[in-house]
Amino acid sequence: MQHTENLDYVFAALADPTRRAILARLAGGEATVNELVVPFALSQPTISKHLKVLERAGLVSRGRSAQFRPVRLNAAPLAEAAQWLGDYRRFWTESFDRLDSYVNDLKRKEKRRGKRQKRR
Amino acid sequence: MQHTENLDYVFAALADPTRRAILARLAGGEATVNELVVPFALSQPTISKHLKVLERAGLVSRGRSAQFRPVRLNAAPLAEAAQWLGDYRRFWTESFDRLDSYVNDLKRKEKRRGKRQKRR
DNA sequence: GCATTATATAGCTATATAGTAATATAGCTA
DNA sequence: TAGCTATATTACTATATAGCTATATAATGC
Repeated sequence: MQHTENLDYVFAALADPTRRAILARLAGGEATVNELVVPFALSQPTISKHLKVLERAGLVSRGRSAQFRPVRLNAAPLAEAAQWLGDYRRFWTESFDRLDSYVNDLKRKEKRRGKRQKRR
Repeated sequence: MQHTENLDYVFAALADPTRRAILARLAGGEATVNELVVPFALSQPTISKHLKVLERAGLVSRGRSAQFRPVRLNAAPLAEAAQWLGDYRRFWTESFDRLDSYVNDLKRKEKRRGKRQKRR
C-alpha cells in the first residue's frame, strides 16, 4: 500500500481492550510499568509486551528515572487515525445511510436491466 | 471488558490495509465481491475472508441480487471508533508541534525501513 | 437437465499474537 | 560488596490471521 503503514500498527494496537485501558490510564498521567500491571490481573511480562506494541505504534514513549521506565501517552498517532476516520464522517448519519442504500438499490435494479456495465 | 467489545473487532478490521482499501472503495458505492477482487492481486477467497472480518465488525453488510452478494459500507461502527478517539482529542490539539516531530520521525523510520525490505 | 457465473467453504502453510514461568539486567541502598 | 526493586528478555504454549488452491453451493439462462 502507500505510506499509511503506521495506521496498521495504530489500529492493531487499539484492537486490544487491555491496551485501550492502558491508554485510558495514561490519559490521567504517566505511570510506571508496575503501576500499569496492578489493575489487570495479568503478569508483568504480559504488560511489558503490550507496552511494546503500543510503543511500536508510537502511542506511548518511555522515560528513564532510576530503575523506573515511566510510560507516557503520545496521542499523535491517534490524530492520524481520527483523520482517517474523518473521511467517513459523512456516512454516519442514519438519514444519509438510508438515502445511500436507496440510491444503491436503484443502481442495482438499473444494472440488472442494463446488463453488465462498469459502475460510475 | 464488556460493552466496548465491538471496538476490538472494528479496530482489528481497520488494522489491515487491504480492508481499509475495501472500505474506501465502498465509500464510492456498493460493489460485488468480484469487483472488489480486481484491484488487489489477491485471490477471491482471500477477499471473501476479508469481507467476513469486515462483516463481523459490522462495517459492511451484504445484499442479495441474483447470484451476486453486493457489499455495502456500514459506517456506524466507525462512528463508535471516532467517538473513542475523540476522548483523546485534547491530547493532540494541545501540542501540535509534537505531532509535527512525530511525523518527521515517521518519515525517518520509513526511509530506514525501505532499505531493509520487509515482511509478508 | 446442463453449463455458466458468483461466491463460499475446506484444508493447508506460514506467521503473528497473547499468555505463561523462569531468568537476566539495571539501578538503587545499606 | 550484597541484596532489593523495577523492568526486560527468553523460551515455551495455544490460538488467530493472511494467504493459497481446490472444491462446493447457489442462482441464472438455455
